[in-house]
Amino acid sequence: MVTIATKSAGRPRDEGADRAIIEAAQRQLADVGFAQMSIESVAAEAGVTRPTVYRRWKSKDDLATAAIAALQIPAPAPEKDDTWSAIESELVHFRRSLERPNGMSMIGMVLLEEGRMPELAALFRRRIVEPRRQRLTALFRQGIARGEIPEGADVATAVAAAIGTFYAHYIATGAVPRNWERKTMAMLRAALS
Amino acid sequence: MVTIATKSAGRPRDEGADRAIIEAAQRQLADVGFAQMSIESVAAEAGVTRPTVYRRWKSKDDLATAAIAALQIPAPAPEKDDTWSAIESELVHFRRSLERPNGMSMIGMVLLEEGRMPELAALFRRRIVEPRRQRLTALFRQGIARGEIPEGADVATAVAAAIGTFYAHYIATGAVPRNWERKTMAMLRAALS
DNA sequence: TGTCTCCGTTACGTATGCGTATCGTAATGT
DNA sequence: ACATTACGATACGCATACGTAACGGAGACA
Repeated sequence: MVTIATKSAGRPRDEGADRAIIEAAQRQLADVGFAQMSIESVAAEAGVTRPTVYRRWKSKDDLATAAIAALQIPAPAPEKDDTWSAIESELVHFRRSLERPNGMSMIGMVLLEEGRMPELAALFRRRIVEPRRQRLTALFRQGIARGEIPEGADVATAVAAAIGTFYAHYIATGAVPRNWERKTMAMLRAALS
Repeated sequence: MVTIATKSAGRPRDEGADRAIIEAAQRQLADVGFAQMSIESVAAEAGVTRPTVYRRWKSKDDLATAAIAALQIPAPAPEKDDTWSAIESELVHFRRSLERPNGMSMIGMVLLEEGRMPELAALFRRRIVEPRRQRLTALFRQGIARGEIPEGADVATAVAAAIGTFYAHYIATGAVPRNWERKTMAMLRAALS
């Protein structure tokens, strides 16, 4: 849904409301998922009434899609010289973004609602998951180019293992060990000797 | 919820209905999640009416809990002499159980509904996730005991990596590479040399 | 001032779903 | 046969939520 800024006369849209609504929708998607998210509660959380939401997005699906599309990739890891420490800081960043309350809920929502709203899942993957994968893949390749990682290394599997250990720990126990980054890094180094 | 079989007189419970209801509930939990699951649709799918469901379980929460509790761990991997091939067949089994339609949806449901129904998530972990982790952990330890894996190996991280690569691939792309087991095994062997 | 559009308030109609109740009928044990 | 219990069919009250409509007031521009 594209909100076209009509330059016609009349009272202008409250742009603060736009952001407030989107942010409330993002929170609720992560907290309770798409099914449990209600326009009413989103509007209330944004300090707005229901019709105001419908003036901007024409349905609940539309709002959810806009909320996912507006998800910001908060901060790409700053580049460092050492490939391995760059990978580690990427993992730290990954952990921070997922360890917030309900950080994993959004992923659960995507997995669950995938059958019902495939576009929503695809959008989430494109916006959130893929960029990180790309960054990690680039780092491993850089390591190969610099000779820090052997030539024939399986980069895709290494990337999957790097973030997969987090998923596995969380799914199994609901938490991730404090020294997760270190242990995962150690395993990767051993595998890519 | 424990359905105590009263031996009193009267028409006996249709035990086929019990199973049909539970199975329908399991399917719906995986298909659409707890929030979207309705007693009405479960009853319909089980060829039963709503009151019949409520005669057995006193609420929707109760039914969902029973459905999760009744999830069968289908077949533990048959023991083999070679530790590594035992691990591999465990991975194959893991893949098969999750690659069915909506196989990952149940995990999404748990992640999403964790905040709302912690007992349900805990039950799922205890019944489904933990047993596999235990089996894999035991296999790695067996490998250490037999000298096939070095003494100080980080078993917990290895287990997390073994199944974590599956999660990572699926979350990122909605699918898992055909040769996932081989590549993951190769990485594990390299890491635990 | 006039005209436009947004906003909040309130209300409406519709749909869905939970949990309960009633009633006639079917299936058991005594 | 009789009491007892489960079953299907149907309905009810209640709550939630979607999406729309009508109204008066507020903010902008000409």
